[in-house]
Amino acid sequence: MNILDILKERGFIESVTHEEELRDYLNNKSTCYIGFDPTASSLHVGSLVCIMALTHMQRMGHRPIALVGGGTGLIGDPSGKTEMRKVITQEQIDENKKGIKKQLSKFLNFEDGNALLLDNGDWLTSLHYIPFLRDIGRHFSVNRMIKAESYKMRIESEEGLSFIEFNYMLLQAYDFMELSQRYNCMLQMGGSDQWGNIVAGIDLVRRTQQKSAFGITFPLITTSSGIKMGKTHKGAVWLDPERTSPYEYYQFWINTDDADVMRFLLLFTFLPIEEISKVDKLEGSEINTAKAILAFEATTIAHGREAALDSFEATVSMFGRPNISNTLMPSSSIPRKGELDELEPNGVPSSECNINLIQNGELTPVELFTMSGLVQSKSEAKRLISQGGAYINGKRVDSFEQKITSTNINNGAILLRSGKKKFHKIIIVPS
RNA sequence: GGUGGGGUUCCCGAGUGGUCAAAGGGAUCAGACUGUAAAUCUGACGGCUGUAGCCUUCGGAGGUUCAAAUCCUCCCCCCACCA
Repeated sequence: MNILDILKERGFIESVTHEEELRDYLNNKSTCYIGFDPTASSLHVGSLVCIMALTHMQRMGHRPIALVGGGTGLIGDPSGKTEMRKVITQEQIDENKKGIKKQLSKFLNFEDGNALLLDNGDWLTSLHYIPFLRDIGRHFSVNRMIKAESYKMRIESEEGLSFIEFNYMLLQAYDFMELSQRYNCMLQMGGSDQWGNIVAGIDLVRRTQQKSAFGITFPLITTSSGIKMGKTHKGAVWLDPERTSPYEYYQFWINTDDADVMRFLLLFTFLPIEEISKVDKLEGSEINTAKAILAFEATTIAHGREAALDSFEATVSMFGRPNISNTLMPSSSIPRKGELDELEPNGVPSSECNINLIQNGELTPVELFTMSGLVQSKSEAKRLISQGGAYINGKRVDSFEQKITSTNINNGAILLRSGKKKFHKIIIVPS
């Protein structure tokens, strides 16, 4: 089966250039690349479509290249953005590159050259201006560039477009040219905002080398409510377990809108399409079992099976066990009926508290909730309590005054809950 | 370089001397209804607190005034037009 069909069926494709030629190219073992911005030390769920696409490529025997933009990161891509990006330093980029490499290794196997991780800083930072203008710049028409959709927003905006950003397209096109020469990489993929940059690269490769190059763009994934994928109240959902714990990551997926479940299963798991299509038949609350599978699979892919099981157990202990039928997506290894009955809920967010504070009976619920980090300030804690959203061991807190005492300790811990779905365990430690 | 318009609480955006912790909307949080869903309705939404108050915030630094986001001076940044 051609990888192009797989990506199509799973909903990865927004648009493709030269489809028939590209299909031929992909009939043989081939090379493709996607660029990643080193603007943060971690990738987030917003980049997951790109990562999954590269992973699919590798699973089908192709060679994916993840290109970290160590050079272009110094410029900042204006495509589709309403504001100019803050300039970041070389040190920050180096730091961020490390984190990105680490995370991509979870998804791609970089051994034996089966996938490559490159940095365009290797060739961009040593470019010389005059030769670059003469050899590369000559191929670009400003008339055409200013009409590009990706620049449009900025050209029409009040802030405008700086010259440095206007150059971004040339640099990304140059990357493609370099990769086509060095690695015979003739396919660039990316988010739909990358269309302009990708097409520019294709043109440059064709002009300078008289070779065919191709492009694929992915749709911008939004939730049914129209929000860009991967954003929550707390900001981005990161792939770095230090920033977004596996439990939070699992929770993010389990909170998927009903309307998005099938689409996300196709995009963000490797479960077979035929199995996923059965989700359509689920009704009402049954769909929550599909969400559990989505969360379990996505967490396994990003953080490994151990972490996924921990998150599963923690979730079951807080929210109850989903009744997942054996026939629903049998390829998933999520624990089903009769499996994993003994729970060890290690994944619940927790912190420690010295027993002295409790025994002296000095802590109020307000202080306890503030300590836990469930609320940002004492005012917020009070607000939460007076609105009836604070719970200790499952019981609603209805007074500011009541002190926390050792009677509140259950199995060496106090379980706090804010609202319906945010839990935090305070583990009592001896002095 | 000149002229004009701007920089307001997470975001958009009103406010042009006291009634301003600052309209309205969005986002967010909580409650009700539910299925850890969506939609809807209700409430909250700078911080501290003895809940009577106190403190910090309207690009930055000074000043006028009993009183400033609002007036004055200088500075920084953005935009438009002109050169």
